[in-house]
Amino acid sequence: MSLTIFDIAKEAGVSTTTISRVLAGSSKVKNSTREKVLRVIEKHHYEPSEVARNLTARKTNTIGLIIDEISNPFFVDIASAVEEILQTRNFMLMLSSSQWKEEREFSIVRNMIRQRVEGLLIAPINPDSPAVDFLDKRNIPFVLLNSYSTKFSADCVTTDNIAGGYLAGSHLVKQDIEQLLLITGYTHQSIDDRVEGFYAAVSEAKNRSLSVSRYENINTYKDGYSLATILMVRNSISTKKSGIFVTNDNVAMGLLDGLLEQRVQVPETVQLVGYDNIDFAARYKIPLTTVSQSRNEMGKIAALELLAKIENHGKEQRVLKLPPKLIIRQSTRGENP
Amino acid sequence: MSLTIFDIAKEAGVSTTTISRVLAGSSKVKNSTREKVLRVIEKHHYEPSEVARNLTARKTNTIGLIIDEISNPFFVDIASAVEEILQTRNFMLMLSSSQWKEEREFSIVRNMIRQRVEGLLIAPINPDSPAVDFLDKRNIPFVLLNSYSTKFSADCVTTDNIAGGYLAGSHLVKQDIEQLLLITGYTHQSIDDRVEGFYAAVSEAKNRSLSVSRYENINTYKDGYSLATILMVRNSISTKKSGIFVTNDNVAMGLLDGLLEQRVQVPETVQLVGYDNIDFAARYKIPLTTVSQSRNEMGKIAALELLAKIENHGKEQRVLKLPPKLIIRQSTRGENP
DNA sequence: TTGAAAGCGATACCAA
DNA sequence: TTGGTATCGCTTTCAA
Repeated sequence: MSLTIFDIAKEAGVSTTTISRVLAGSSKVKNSTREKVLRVIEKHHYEPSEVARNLTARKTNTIGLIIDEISNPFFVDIASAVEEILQTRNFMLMLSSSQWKEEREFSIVRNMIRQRVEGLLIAPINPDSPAVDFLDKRNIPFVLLNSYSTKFSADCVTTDNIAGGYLAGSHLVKQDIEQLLLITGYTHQSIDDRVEGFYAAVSEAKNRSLSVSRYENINTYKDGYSLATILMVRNSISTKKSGIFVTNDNVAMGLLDGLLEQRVQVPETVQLVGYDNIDFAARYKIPLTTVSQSRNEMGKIAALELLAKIENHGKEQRVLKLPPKLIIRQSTRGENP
Repeated sequence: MSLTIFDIAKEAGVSTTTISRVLAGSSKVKNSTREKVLRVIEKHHYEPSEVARNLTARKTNTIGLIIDEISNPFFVDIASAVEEILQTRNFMLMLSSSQWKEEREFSIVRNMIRQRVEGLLIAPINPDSPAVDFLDKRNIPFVLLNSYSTKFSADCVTTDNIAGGYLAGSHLVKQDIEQLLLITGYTHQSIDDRVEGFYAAVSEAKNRSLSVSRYENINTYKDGYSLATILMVRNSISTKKSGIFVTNDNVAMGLLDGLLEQRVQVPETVQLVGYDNIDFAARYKIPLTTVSQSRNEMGKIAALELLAKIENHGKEQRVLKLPPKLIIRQSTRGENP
């Protein structure tokens, strides 16, 4: 295996303490000694073991990031921002994905605790999942991403999804439409909040009474695509002016493609609002009106928050809900404010 | 801090050895003892330190993944596949990005070696970068992603980019065109290979002599977009039938949008081939003909390869260049074979 | 300016 | 079936 500090000490004819001092850049080493030691170190490309160091120091300079799936575009921006911050602070990043399975999420958390990560950034499947409960029980600093807990006093950084749903809803009710449709996917706190905000906007539009039909469990691009024909039959959307809120851009694009395929006029007959403002939303066939979250900022803030908690143990709880923004494009007819 | 095996031993009234045995699931522990120990462990939510374990075991069950940038879509599929494999083998993933800076890449490699990762998956900025040289000097198992070394005997998993460029080139020369354009971005081995393959296809088309104009350093969607007007002036692409190979889908989409903006007919006048087959290529305004790489498979194979090297030290070198595939869509006029 | 020895939190070997 | 002790590779006193 690789050399140890002991080997280097022997070859340099000094004690391990001296090697350690040189490694630490201590000034209390005679110059000639230091140079002799450095020569030996370089000769063998010796790199000290952080494993051993971590054991002595009782810290690892590592944090864990747990997300649902790596291919979730949401994750990419978060992770990117997080990693950028960590590099400036000399922290390492341990990454794992829960694949939407609570047992897996839980086991990852336990694993990371065993690895003695100094803190955890987690986008939980559910803010009351056993994993979060476990973290809460232990004294590990952690920050929730894209969720907030009503049960634990957990720090979190997320978007104000109620406000986001409200933005989508109030934009649509202002349009010239006869009915509203709400399309949702996987159950998740963030989605529930969007729905809540959406309904709040609808019920505030007192001047008119609009029906809302909801379709649940529409999760993928393909699901969205297939939904188009169903909506034509069940909601006559090819003739009845409709406003549709899809709680996820990817699905919204599927629905949009389905609608275009069926020659439904967008935005003349159907107006569509998505959620996320993913990269391609702006350049899609019909650019998509959507609600934008600043994911990069979320990642940055969460990472900084976590590092602050790690350093400064007594930090109070912070719940941060960043304001979303409505981006009006050609899939609806409103003007950008 | 958290409890140690010693604390548990004391409270359970046994030795640390016994705790260790219970932890390891050893059968050589009396049932009543085991239960007593487990009770104490659960009571305190004790989790053994992998840091200490790693020190004794001289292995960390961790591998490192180094990529250029996390927001590179290429990375997402790779990382996703890698992580999936690692979970089945109980390995942890340490992730870091080089941001296209060789010094940063080098320092990440050193850091990961200090962390004693058992192996490294690296998409090097350059296969002859100091980082790869360093890895080669040491006895760390590593696998190159999206690159291959001509200098070291390094394992690698990549696409056969020469073949990919050739596919694009030979598809274009078969079309009814009067000139060829080649658009490239950042310098990278994989790009050079695509260019080489492209030119090989052109020179093989002996029956006709087609000029090739090359534009370099076109890196982003925006660069591609702006290039459209330049090509109109310098290469009369609005009237002269042209075949364009862009070595990257994202840039190709920029160029496509620029062309459409200028009312250039695609594919009637200009035919466009991209590279990567990113998700949106199939659903773009004009679906993009492109060369597809199986990134998911690359990640899987590379991870398995690395794990094999870790376990079975004497493994011989393997250079794997996966075959790319031409996906013909509406941005060119050819038929799908 | 240097070194000896204890300790970090586990495991492994050898005895009992 | 259990426990004592050395050990992993480093840092940190404390003395010299």
